[in-house]
Amino acid sequence: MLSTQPAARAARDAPYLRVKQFLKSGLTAGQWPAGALMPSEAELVAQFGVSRMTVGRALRELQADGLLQRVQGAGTFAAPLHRVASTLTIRDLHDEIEARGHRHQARVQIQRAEAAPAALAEQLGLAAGDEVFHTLILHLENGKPLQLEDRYVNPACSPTYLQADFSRITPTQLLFETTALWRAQYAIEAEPASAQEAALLDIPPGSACLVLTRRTFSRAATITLARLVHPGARYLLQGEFQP
Amino acid sequence: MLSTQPAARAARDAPYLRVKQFLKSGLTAGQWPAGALMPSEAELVAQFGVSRMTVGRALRELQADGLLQRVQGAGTFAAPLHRVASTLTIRDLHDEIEARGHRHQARVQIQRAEAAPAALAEQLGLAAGDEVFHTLILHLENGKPLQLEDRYVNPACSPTYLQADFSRITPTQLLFETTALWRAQYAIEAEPASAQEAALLDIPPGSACLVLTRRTFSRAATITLARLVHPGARYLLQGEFQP
DNA sequence: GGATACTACTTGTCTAGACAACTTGTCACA
DNA sequence: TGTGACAAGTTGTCTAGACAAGTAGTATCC
Repeated sequence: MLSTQPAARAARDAPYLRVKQFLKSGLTAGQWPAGALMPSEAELVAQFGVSRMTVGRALRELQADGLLQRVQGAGTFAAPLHRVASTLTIRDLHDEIEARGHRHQARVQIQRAEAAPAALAEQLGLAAGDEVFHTLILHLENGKPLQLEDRYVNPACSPTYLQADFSRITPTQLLFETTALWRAQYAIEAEPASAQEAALLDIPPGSACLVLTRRTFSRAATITLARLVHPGARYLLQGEFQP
Repeated sequence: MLSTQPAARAARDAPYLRVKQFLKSGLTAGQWPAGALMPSEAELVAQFGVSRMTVGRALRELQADGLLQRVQGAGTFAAPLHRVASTLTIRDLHDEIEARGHRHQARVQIQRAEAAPAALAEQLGLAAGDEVFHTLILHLENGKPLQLEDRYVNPACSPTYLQADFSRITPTQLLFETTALWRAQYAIEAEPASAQEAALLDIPPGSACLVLTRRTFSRAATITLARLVHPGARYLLQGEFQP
């Protein structure tokens, strides 16, 4: 119908972006409170003079972002906000330290195969007494202990794990590269430092530590079990959330 | 009653879902290692016998999920996996406790207006000595202290904050309902419990606590500043990540 | 050798129309 | 009063084709 002229236009953005922006700013401004009925696709088509596919894309993406809820046959609604969950990004420690422009060092304390006790074997999906790979690595930022990484790895998932030089590559990176896409579970808690942890991290025994426990799965098996202990006074998980 | 039989569903799924599933399972199986060139849209169109819009939607959604990287003019590539950041969901405490089927109680310790000291005033974007709203609320799960919520609120953003009954509604819920979409920053750390915190949470002074600090902004101003203290032994932030 | 033009291929986006599936309100009928 | 049929409106998805914009390799000219 109309020729899309490349001449100077107030909004040169793609039409679907303009629709998206219109809805987003209205939501931000409180024009549609949580649960309110949003304009229908047909109304937006008429208002913006674009096709339904274009409006649909804008709405679908806002739905994926958690800003809208859509019900077939009923309409599109402003999402109740607590549905927009805050998310915290957990990055690889090496990347994190480098990103701060600091020096990362890793001191390998343990790197060997062990016989798995019953509880550990069960978590890794092995039989008690089976061989597991165990590493205990102290990570330092500019010479100061920042994380104690206690990790058990399922040998079936990464047979060459013990041959790696963990002063040069982190186990996380190694496993990322040698294993396919996976699923992870993790938990964050505060715990007092044990005597061994305190000694390695150079903090008083019993002082508060931030402990991140992570279990990682491939499609079939548990790949690895990691316990990451950080001095509470030195470590901080931070994140930002923006709708 | 509609029949959603889980078996033999692939054939009936929407075409764009079948394309998506095909690519996703190939990535999971390691068929395309990180950085590998994926099939082009034209190849997928030929392979699945669908239109380019359909293939495009599948690819675009996988890109949004962080599984693919696309470069106009060059092609589609399998994303390096560490780009897929783990995310941790932080939910409203009340919802979390209810979801566990437990009883949530809130005991209001402080609920008043105060004159802001300089440091606090600066963080809230006020002048020193300006009035701020302050609440200190102890949250219990089945009668056990689970969280101590120390919160300062900018009166300009929620003038009626002090009139609320916080034994019935959490400040988070109230602010969600009365304020427009916002941005939040937060940090998680481990700290020893202060004497006051220990007394209220019924734990020994100095024991490890999980502390979540959250700052919330509207478009222009800082709305609220919250410090959430949890007994380390009783509280756990959990999450799951799946590509 | 080095710069330039061209070509083939790729992704990015849009249109106009179509049918399916679902929700909700209305109206007639028993 | 209750029930069922129906219609209008909504979202969910797809097609076939079109043009724009970017990348990369090749051929050509100086």
